[in-house]
Amino acid sequence: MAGTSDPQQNHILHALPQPERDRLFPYLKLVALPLGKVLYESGDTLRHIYFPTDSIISLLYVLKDGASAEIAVVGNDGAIGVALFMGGETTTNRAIVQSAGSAYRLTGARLKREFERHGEMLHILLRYTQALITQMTQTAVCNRHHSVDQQLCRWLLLSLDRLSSDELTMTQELISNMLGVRREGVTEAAGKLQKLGVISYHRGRIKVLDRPRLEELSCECYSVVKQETDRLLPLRSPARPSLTRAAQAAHD
Amino acid sequence: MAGTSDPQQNHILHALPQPERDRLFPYLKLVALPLGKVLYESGDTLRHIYFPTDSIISLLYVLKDGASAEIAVVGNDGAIGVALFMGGETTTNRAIVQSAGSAYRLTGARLKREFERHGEMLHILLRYTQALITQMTQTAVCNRHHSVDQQLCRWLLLSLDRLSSDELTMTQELISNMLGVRREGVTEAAGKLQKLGVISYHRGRIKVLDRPRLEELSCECYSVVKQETDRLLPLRSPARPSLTRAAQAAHD
DNA sequence: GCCGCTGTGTACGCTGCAGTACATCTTCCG
DNA sequence: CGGAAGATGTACTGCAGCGTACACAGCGGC
Repeated sequence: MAGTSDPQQNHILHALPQPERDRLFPYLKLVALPLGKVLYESGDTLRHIYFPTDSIISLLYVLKDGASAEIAVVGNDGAIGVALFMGGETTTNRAIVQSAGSAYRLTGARLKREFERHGEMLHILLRYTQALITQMTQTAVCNRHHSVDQQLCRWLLLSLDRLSSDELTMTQELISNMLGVRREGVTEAAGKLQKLGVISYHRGRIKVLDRPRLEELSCECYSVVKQETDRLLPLRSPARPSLTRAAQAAHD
Repeated sequence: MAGTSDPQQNHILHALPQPERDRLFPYLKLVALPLGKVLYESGDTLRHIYFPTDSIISLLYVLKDGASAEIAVVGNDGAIGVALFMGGETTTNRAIVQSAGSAYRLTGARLKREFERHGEMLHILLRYTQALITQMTQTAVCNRHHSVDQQLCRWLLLSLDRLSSDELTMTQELISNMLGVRREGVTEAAGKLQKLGVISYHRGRIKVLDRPRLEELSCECYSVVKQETDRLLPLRSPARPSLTRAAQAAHD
């Protein structure tokens, strides 16, 4: 389940220049993240920053009465534990493994030491944090204005982008926790998608059959976040020399 | 309307140590912010960072169909334009003046120069950004799970905390834009509060009569954000030696 | 004093989702 | 092979909030 183990599968680690890599990579530790594992709880003092490779982590906010809502999804595009370098040490949310896999982690102390060098790591992490903020704000608006149907589509796309496969393992019960709706609501929404031939699922295995259609049925929130993330963190190597790259050059 | 003009009314500027103040204060420019002024639009390249003194700014997300929702409120406790130092230069939201007043501003270039010195300014702004993130995530959850009644209470408290008075100028129409609900919904919720004797209002002037009661009627979201903000950015000088001060001592 | 604008009150039907309660169907395990 | 646990389907009630429509009340201008 721990999958292959190249730190560079993670976009942030991948974007680091050589000196940073030489400094940091020896301290990276590969950890397996089983489904449902809680990386930290609301209020916990963070010990590590995690860089997922093939796992997906949900940032979940849990209210006092037990109701919950996902505020962001993080995969190999990002990092878990930004509060470490923001200076807060703790956050008000829970990080829980939504799709099993692995991640590289770094101790908080090591990260802060690197951060204080004010190298590329700092800039990349800050840009990533802005992308994360974008995702959070979009979630806020989406929660206010869009239907469960649309949100399910958005959620499936977010997960899909962070997996190499077109199939994900996730019960409707868990999805309902993420979206902060009833399980029955997810059943209905998923049933509609199944009828439309967009997805097929069976006892916790969801297969996406028609991704373009899924994007049509989703609210604008998905594409807004994706575009902004691509702008803030353009992939270096096998990437097309797109507009975002030109924009990046203009800034440096 | 521009009010008094001491940069230190703003908590972030106030928290700066002497060297930073000496460097930056000469470049601060006081600007008057009339009600409804848009500091920046979604996608605009940010030119300045604003430090409100007695004004209140809303970060508003506007969907393609015109629907909107507030994602954060900023007053003298914070700054507008964090994307400048996060590295993105633009954001996907709108900053609009919710309560007239004034703010000090700094050019983006000047801010970035200061930021690159890696002094106290960097750390304070990062901590503030985390507080902002907390507010945004709480908004996301609140939008999902709480009633308009509760949200109105939360919103009034957020505004109240950023004003010196117990009276605010704000039509129900505008409040409805912020909360992302119908104007009629606000009328009803406000009517209930009026009947309970918690507030009184008349044509855009809202006076809070019973603040403790307002806090009771609000959802937990208000106090969670307040506590976290106090933790991340404890006030230094004329503050009462409260719990937050003790918490500060524990961290330093 | 009349008019128009802005802000507020109220009412009515509709819809989406919460809450609740069961009824399958599959998989696992003894 | 039978039973329990887990996952999904369905059905019904109730309500919060939406969309819409309209009435009315303060307030300023001419």
